[in-house]
Amino acid sequence: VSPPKPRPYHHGDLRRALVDEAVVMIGQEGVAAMSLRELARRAGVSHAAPTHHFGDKTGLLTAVATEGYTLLAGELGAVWEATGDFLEVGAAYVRFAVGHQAHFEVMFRPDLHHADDPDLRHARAASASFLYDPTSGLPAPESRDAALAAWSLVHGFAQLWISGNLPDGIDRDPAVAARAVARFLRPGRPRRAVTRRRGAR
Amino acid sequence: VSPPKPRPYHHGDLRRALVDEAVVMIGQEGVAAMSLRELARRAGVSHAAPTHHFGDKTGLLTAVATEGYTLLAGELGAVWEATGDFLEVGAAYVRFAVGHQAHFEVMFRPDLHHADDPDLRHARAASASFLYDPTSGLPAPESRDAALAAWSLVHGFAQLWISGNLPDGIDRDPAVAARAVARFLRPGRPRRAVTRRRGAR
DNA sequence: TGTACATCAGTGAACGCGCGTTCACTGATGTAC
DNA sequence: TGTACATCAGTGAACGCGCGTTCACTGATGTAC
Repeated sequence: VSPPKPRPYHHGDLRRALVDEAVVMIGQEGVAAMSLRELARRAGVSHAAPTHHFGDKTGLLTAVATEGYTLLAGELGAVWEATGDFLEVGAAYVRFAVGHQAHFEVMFRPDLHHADDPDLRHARAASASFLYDPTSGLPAPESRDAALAAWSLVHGFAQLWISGNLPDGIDRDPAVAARAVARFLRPGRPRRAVTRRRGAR
Repeated sequence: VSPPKPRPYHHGDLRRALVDEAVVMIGQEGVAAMSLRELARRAGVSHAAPTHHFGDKTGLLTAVATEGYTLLAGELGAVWEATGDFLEVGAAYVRFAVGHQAHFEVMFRPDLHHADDPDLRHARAASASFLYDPTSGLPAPESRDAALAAWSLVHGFAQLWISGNLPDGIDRDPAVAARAVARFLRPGRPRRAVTRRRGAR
């Protein structure tokens, strides 16, 4: 248990390390169980060090949410680019939620954020354009209600999955299960969504 | 601030009062902010009294969840009886979630329950029959995936509403907003769901 | 009608705990000249 | 190349707090006879 490396006084990139460790902690025990002191312990620094980087606990969680929104926008954008299939974007949303439970939990808990943080606002806006912004010139549904329906469905499915409220017998792969369920969305356009050629750029 | 009534030694129905007050507290501040001690303070009893009725904090929250599932099953059942319209059942789900935020929050957090509590299991099963149980001889969708799609949609919409993540410009009445969104569900049956006559018993 | 006694409901003191934040500090780094 | 100094990163002690749970207790209620 004795430290092999006599860690230097300066960490190098403590901010990065703290965010990563927070994500691990929250993923294991939920955000309610994450404390700055335990976080500092795991990172091997004094318990006052995190405050130095984030101001307070809310600041740390704001950083987690910001990273989450950035990652989500990246994933959804990549999938849309690669497949041009709106259903695949929905599946990617669920895959993200299940694969990044800590980010996902913190992202949708605005009570845990510094609401006015510019980085957060920017990252959230980038994600929002995939979820309901009708001006984004994006995926499928032409009406905002259709977009909200799609978002609600995948969001609800992800929440029910993560919280363990879905019944037994569902596909073990969340993306597969999500596709099976999202099939029951009626596209916002008359009959079926326009689909770009696979792999099209 | 002096107590007008010199409260008798026995409360009368402290268990009932504690559950009600817990629902108020959780509705105001979220479940994370509810403590047994503050709860006892509000109910005007000693801080050890709640333990007497619920064993521990988890026991209290289990009681809240149980009540929530019972209420939900009652509401959904009543709406189905009255309207025979599956869309209305979805709207009722969202109305319940928004109108009973404390119950709703606790219900879908199994980590806060005594999982083996018989009352809880019974109440949850009663609700579940409305949500995805294909053997319940109930509402609309004939396939389980269709039922899960509907549940996911209304559940997600309610979560996004409650957590304040929906964009501006949505109808102020959650049931109205929910109907507008749930329209985009394709029924599990070929074309449209069979609808019983209004008011039919 | 009265009395003994078991059971139930609520009390209040005490336990041990981990937390977020503040603060004066020290060690390390980098920049200006 | 060397030195002074500002800035940054992390320390460790201390603050005050509220919490859940345990425990021996007391007051009230109801039941058996």
